[in-house]
Amino acid sequence: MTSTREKLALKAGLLFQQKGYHGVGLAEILQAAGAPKGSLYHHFPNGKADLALAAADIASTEMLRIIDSSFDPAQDYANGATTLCYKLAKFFDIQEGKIGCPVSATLLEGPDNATFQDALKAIFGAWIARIKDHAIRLGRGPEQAEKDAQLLFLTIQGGWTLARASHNSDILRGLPALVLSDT
Amino acid sequence: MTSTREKLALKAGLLFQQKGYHGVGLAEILQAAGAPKGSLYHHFPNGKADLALAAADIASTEMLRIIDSSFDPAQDYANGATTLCYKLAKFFDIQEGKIGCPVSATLLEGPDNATFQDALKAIFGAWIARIKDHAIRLGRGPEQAEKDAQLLFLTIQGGWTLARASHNSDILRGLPALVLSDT
Amino acid sequence: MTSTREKLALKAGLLFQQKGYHGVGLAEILQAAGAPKGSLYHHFPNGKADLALAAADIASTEMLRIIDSSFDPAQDYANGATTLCYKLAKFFDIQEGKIGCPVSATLLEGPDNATFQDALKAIFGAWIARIKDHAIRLGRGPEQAEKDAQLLFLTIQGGWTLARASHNSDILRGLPALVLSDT
Amino acid sequence: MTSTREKLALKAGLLFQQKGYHGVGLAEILQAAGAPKGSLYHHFPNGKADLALAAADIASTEMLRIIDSSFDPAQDYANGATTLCYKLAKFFDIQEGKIGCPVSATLLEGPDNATFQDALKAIFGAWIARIKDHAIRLGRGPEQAEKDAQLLFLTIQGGWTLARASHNSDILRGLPALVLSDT
DNA sequence: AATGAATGAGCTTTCATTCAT
DNA sequence: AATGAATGAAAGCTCATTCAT
Repeated sequence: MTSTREKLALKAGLLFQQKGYHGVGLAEILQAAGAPKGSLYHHFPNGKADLALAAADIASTEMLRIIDSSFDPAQDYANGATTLCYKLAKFFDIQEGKIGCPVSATLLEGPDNATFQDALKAIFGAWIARIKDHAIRLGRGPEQAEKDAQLLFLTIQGGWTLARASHNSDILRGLPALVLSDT
Repeated sequence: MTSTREKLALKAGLLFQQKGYHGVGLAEILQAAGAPKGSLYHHFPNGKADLALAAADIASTEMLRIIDSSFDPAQDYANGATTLCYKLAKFFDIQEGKIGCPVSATLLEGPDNATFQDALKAIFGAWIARIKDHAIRLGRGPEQAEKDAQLLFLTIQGGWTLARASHNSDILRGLPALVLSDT
Repeated sequence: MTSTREKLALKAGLLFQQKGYHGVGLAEILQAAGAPKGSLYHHFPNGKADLALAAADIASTEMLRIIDSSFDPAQDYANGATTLCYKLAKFFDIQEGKIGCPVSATLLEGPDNATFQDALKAIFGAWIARIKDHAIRLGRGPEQAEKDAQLLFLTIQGGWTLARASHNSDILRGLPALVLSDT
Repeated sequence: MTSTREKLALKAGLLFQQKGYHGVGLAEILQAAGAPKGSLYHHFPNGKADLALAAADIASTEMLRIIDSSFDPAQDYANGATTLCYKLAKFFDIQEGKIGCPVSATLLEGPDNATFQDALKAIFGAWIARIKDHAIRLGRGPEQAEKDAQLLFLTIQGGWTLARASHNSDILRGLPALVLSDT
């Protein structure tokens, strides 16, 4: 059972990811979620902004889950990073090449206010920290792990952009070869 | 002397870069350019879309110029890449941390049509090709140059995103250390 | 009590009848109905087109009512047709000679799409059928009734046009003499 | 050789006939005529209104020519009227059922000013007078000829409307049977 | 708790026209 | 005589939001 609230946040998240915060109207979200017109402000009193924050939160949690599920069974960092990139490529393909970073599209594209900025910074920080944790656990030194995590995050972000621009998920699958060439 | 047409495209480009295609209204662009309402569709018959394509074209040309001016005087690839990242960081600071990739914000955020997709793909391809050319000229082997160029492009794209999210241009300045650590 | 929706359709209908579909702006309709700008698309999701279809429907129903109220008390076909023409002439005078066929002005003048075409054909067919029914009831043979109805319809349509062009409602009052001269 | 002025009036006339005065923009006319943007106000100083009056004048002259060419070789009134209706039906088919009275669509649909009204009244009067002249020449008495002409005019007007509404030019071909049944 | 109605500011675009050359 | 540039008003429509129930 998914509540109306949850359904709204999920559909909104996907649409934001595809078209960016300003590229999606509430009417489209309501219709996609099959939710009645008046119900949005019941669940999200601050309207579109609340919806975006909720969607970004869900997307961030999901991303952390994907990171964990990629690195947890890995035997070394390279292996985990590769699995992660392949998983992201698969999601990309499922959405037919129309998606990029769910959080950038939702918060970075949104209105330029402190709430969004803070949430955005915190989420990206959490992703990098999580990757770093796994790197350390898998034997990388603390300094190297920090660099590993940053580099992987940056190339994934850039990879999402380039993959979308070229309609080609292999960009994402090629990231490990680019990043791990020397290890 | 800047013509009305050029002024419109320039101002539109900057605003798109800051707020994304759907985050900027034509009224805002017209006002910023000091142009009367009716003149837009004289110069850009297809309206906002034409304006975005023109703005992206200008931004792309400018980016190629920055790449050239960074690598032309460089003695090796690492030196050129570092100069490029520092230049981009400086532009970022001038715009008070509110800008990312001018082309992504304009075309990738825009309407999902073939014209935009094709222009986007071509522009990114040209940037990567230009970096690769410089890498080869500066002594990298063809294969290595291709990887160098892709990696630099991807990290710059990711760097723009993270720099904006964290309001910190040092992300961009730190890219060379991340990318060139092993060479 | 007239709802906002009904008021909008009624006022729109009158304005379309006077100026034609493309000759009337939504602002004018909204103002005439005393309705706020945003409410139109709540009641008529497809905007002006929906409004026109609703207005044409109302006008058609009203026309059928006028036909009935003209023929119901009539003792023969000629008498009913004469009453009908005089009633239409009276409406014409009330509107100061500025109106013609409410449905032609609304649907035939409107955008060239299938929905409008179908509605238009159906409405005109219903008018002719209704006149034919009365003709049969009043003793005309089936074939003659069909011709009677068609001829009356055609001359009323032409009469509206000529009456408007010459600012003279007597055109309409003269139709029976033209059509029934031989019977 | 057709001058730009003539080409403009002709194309404008056809477009008005199809979509009504307010349903056609100057840009569309200019494009259809292949005329440069600035040339319209050179040939028609009063703009769209001048263009409409010129187009209506041409259409009226053409209509008088069609009336003459239908009645001139006719042996009796019925024969001439039938030829006229068939000719109009043929024009209707050539334009794929998208046209009605060229003058109604241009002047009656246009702005509600005295110039248009006067021109409209004069043109329709001339058409009826011309039909009447032929009727007299072909042996109808003066009073009967007046009625004949009015009735034919009215049914043609109504016929144009119904033919357009039902996408069926046979409406026009059936007019003589309706009008001449008793003579 | 939940929702259809209502709202006015804003959107992109097209309009008929005027102007400078 | 002829025309591309320029113009502001108005077009139809969508927006995120508030309200009454």
